[in-house]
Amino acid sequence: MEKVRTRFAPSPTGYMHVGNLRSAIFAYLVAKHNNGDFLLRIEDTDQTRQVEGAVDFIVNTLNLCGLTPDEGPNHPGNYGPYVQSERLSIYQEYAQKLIEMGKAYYCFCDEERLTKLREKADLEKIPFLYDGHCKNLSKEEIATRLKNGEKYVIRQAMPKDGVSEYEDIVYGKITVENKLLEDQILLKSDGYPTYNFANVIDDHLMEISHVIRGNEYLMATPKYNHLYDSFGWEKPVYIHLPMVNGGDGKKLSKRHGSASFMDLYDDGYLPEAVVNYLSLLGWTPETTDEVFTLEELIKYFDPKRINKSPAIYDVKKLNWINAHYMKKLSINQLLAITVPHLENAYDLSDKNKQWIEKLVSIYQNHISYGKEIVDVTALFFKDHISLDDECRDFLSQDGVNNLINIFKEEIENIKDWNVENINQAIILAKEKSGMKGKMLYMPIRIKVTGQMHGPELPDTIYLLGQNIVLNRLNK
RNA sequence: GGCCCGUUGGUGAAAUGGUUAACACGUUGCCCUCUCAAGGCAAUAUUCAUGGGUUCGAAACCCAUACGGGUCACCA
Repeated sequence: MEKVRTRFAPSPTGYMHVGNLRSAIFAYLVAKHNNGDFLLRIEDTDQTRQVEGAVDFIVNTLNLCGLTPDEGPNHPGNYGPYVQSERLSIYQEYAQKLIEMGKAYYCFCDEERLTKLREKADLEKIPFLYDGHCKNLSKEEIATRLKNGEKYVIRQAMPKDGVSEYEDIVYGKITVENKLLEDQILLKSDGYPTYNFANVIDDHLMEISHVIRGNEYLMATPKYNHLYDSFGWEKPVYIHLPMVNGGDGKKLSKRHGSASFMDLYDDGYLPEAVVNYLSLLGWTPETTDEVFTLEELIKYFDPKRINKSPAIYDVKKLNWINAHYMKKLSINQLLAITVPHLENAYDLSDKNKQWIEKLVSIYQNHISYGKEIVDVTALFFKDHISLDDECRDFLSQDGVNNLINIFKEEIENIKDWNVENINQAIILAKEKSGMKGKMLYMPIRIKVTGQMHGPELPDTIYLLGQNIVLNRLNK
């Protein structure tokens, strides 16, 4: 069997939507499951949409996710260049071959004529297809118009009768009537190829064996197959992926939560968790497990188990998986994804490393992504705490004032401020006040934190520091 | 509008003709616990968009209808 080679071929827009990332993941998984190669190819054939730094952005995202390409703009291989704008002469050469074979033709139709045709089709409520106006121009006419410097595009000569069929791994047999296939533009008037052309040329030249892409290409694929056939090339295996939608079944957008990988990353989501979650969008493993490392995904991934129906991007489930990964983090890893958010929100200049470590670690299983550390730790950084009615009611119970006074003394008496001594102070307060259980802890917790819930009380008190604790007990 | 694809619980989703329709998220309850989170346990679809048909038997096969999405660019 030939070597399996897949590719991720984004256009450099400077933005990586989770749906795009998912395509990259699936392409990577198919390659690696078969010990194959995964390549990155930049499809920058639209000159009007160039974005500065977009290639680095894509490369960074893939690297962060562990989806390092074997070949690509930053990973030279034997099939380069891997940026389409650097391959222009190749496309021109193959377009010429097509013309010689009668499988493509020059078209001089201008915008104006095309627009008119489109409007007419619109009025008649029939789908617009280019009418082949320039298909049968004589060699002489073409030569003179070319010599006159007229603008032209090159169109693919599509068969008009019969049907085209192909087999897709996830959607099965796809049949499209040939009369519905447009003589699509292969080479634009600016000399750049369209996606429709470059994609086929490159996939063949780069020996891509499996084409993995969104299902918006499902119906266009027969056109690409005709290109392969014209050249006598072997066609790749097609794996079209279901769309990724938001919870309302509509196209994914900002209002469905962070739909861009970098937004998630910036919020302190873990790339491996995101990859894990995205791998489950439209695919289910044979087992009932859902938590997988990249290595496990490589091992278990089977494109035959990809769904046809659209996948729904569900932030709740992402949060669950991310929280699951967060619990297993080492302290240093945890610091790495939380501290930047703390620094951003609070003044940490008077806190030492141990203090921050302790703070972050007691909240490790309270948060599902890094940025959540900010809200949850607010009580350590604000000067005033305000009590709600429930807290006030609790404090108004008999014996509470006595308990607080006793506890305050015990806190005052602590010489060496550590968790063990704080624990000891609580125990002494318990003995001296006669309060226990909830009536012991809760009044202290409320006085000190202003809340009826939170992590272990001694840890919390330790982190607040002796002065603040005494201050709050005095109020 | 033409063409293509889809439709299983609050959500994702398994099961590709044969006992009580997996599993997970969420939700609710219980346990643990000062509390919250985590963790453990339990509950949560007389039913697979609707209507016909095929079959001894259908969520699964066929046909129609409805709804949702995709596609019809010198964008990818």
